[in-house]
Amino acid sequence: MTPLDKFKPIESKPSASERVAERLTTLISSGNIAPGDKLPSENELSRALHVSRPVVREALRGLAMMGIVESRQGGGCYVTDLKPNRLMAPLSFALSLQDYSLESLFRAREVIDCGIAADAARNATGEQIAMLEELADQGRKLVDDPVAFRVMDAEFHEVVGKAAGNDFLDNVARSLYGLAIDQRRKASALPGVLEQSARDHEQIIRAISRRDPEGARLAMNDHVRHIRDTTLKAMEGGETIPFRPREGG
Amino acid sequence: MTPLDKFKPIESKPSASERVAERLTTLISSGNIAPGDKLPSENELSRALHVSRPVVREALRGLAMMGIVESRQGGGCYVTDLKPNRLMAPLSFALSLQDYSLESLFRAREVIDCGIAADAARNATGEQIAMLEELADQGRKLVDDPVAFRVMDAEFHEVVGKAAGNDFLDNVARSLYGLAIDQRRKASALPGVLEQSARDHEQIIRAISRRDPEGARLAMNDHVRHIRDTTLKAMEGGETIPFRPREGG
DNA sequence: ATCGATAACTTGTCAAACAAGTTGACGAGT
DNA sequence: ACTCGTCAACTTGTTTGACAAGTTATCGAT
Repeated sequence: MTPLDKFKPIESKPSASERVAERLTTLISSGNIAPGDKLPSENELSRALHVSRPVVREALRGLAMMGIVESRQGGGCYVTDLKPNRLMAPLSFALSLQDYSLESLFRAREVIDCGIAADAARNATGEQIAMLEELADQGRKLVDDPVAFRVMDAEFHEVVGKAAGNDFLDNVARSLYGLAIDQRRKASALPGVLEQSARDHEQIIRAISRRDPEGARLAMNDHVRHIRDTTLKAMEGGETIPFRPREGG
Repeated sequence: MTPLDKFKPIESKPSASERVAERLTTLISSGNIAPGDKLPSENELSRALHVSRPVVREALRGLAMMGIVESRQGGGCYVTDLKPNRLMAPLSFALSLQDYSLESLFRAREVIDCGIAADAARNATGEQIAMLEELADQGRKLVDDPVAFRVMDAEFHEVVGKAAGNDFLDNVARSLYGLAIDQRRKASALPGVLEQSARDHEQIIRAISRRDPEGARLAMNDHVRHIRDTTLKAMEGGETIPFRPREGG
C-alpha cells in the first residue's frame, strides 16, 4: 500500500555468530587461512573473539553445513578443500524444491557446455583430442554397460572442460554435471539413450578435432538437449515442463 | 600410496544438529512445512526431537546461513520464501574463494551473458522490453555521467537477466558482474567507453524486441568483448586483482 | 471501542559441567 | 633399540540452567 516498504531493510543486526562466521570466511577468502588448515579450538576462538563458546559453535556449524569447514570430535576443526563441488552441495536442496529449477539447470548446461565445447575446439591440444577420440571409441563399446558408460561420460566432459582452458566455466559446468547425476542414472537405463549419447560424443569430437568452434557448440547443444529430454522422461513425474515463464507471487 | 584410501569414508556419524537440520529440510522439501511458515519455538523443537536447545539452535543457525530459515529475536523462526536467488547466496562466496584469471571471467561472461541475451529475446515480456528501451534512452543521455551510467548499466543487465527467466544463469551472471565491478569503474572513465556501451545496449535491445535470439547473442557478445578490451586497457598499472597471500605457521 | 501498559513468550548470549573421541607422550615389554 | 599398550591432556559433542533483549498478545484504563 504505502511506499514504506522501502524502509524495511533496517535489520542491520547481524548476530554474534554471524559476525564470527563472516570473520572466518573473510580470513579464508583472503588467504590467511588456507584449505586444509586446522582452526584454533573453540575455546581459543571464543577467547580471541570475545564471545562465548556456543556462539563460536553456531558459527562453525553454519560453515560446516555450507561445506566450508569440517569438525571431528576430539580432533579439531579443519577447513575443507573448498572445491566448488563441495560448496555447491547445498544447492541440491534448492533444486529439490522447485521443478522449474531443473529446467533452469538444463538451460544453464546448454549455455555453459556449449561455450566450453566451442573453447575446446579452439584450444584443445593434440593430446587431448586423442584422448577424446579414445573415449568415443570406448563409448561405442559400452552402450550395454550403463555404469561403465557413465564413468566414461564423466571423463569425457572432464577432458572437454579441461581442453577449453577456462577454470571458471569448467567449475560451474562440473557442478552442474554433478547436480543432475542422480536423475541421469535413471535416464541411462532407458533404451537407446546411451547409443544417442555415443553418437553425440562423436559429433562433438569431430567438430573439436577439425577446429570448428561453431560446430562443437551446435553438437554440444544437441547433446545437452537429448540428455534433458531423456532425463525429464525418466523422472516419471508426469510433470513435463513446457515453457510457462509465469511466476506466481 | 597404498590403496588404503578407500577405507576412509567410515565417518558415518552425523551429529545431532545435522540430523535435526536434515529432518527440518526434509519436512520443508516434502511440503509439510511451507515457505513463510513459522517454525515451532526452539524449546518445543528440542522437546519434540529429544535434543537440547543448543543442538536445535546450531541446526537452525546452519539453515539460516543457507538462506532456508530466518530467525527474529523474540519473534520466532520462519521459513524464507525459498527463492532460488536466496538459496544461491552461498555461491557468491564460492566464487570469491578461487582467484580466476580475468581472461576466464570475461570469457565466462561472454558465454553466460550471451546465453541470457538469447533467452531474453525468447522470453521477455512487452513490459520488460519497454523498460529496456527506456534504459537505453537514459544511457544515451548519461554518457557524460559515469556514475549514473553505471547504475543504469547494472539495471540494464538486471532486467535482461530477469527477462531471460533462468534463475541459475542469472545468479551466476550477477556474481560475475559483481566480481569485475571495481575494474569497470576505472574503465568507464576512458573516453568513448560509455558511448560504445550505449550503442551496444541499443543493439541488444533491438534484437530482443524483434525476438531474435541469435542476434541478441551476437550483440551481447560484442558488448562483452568491448567491455573486456576497455577494462584490460584501463587496468594497466593499478592492479586490483584479488591476491592470496601465502603464509606458513 | 481505542489505546497503552503489562505479562508471557521467544530468541540471543553466557556460563559451567560432563561425555565421547583424539592426540601425544611416557613407560613396559620384546 | 624398537614396538606397543596405557594414560593424561586436549578438543569437540551434548546437556542444563540462567539471564538479557525483543516481540506478541492479553488486559485494563480512558
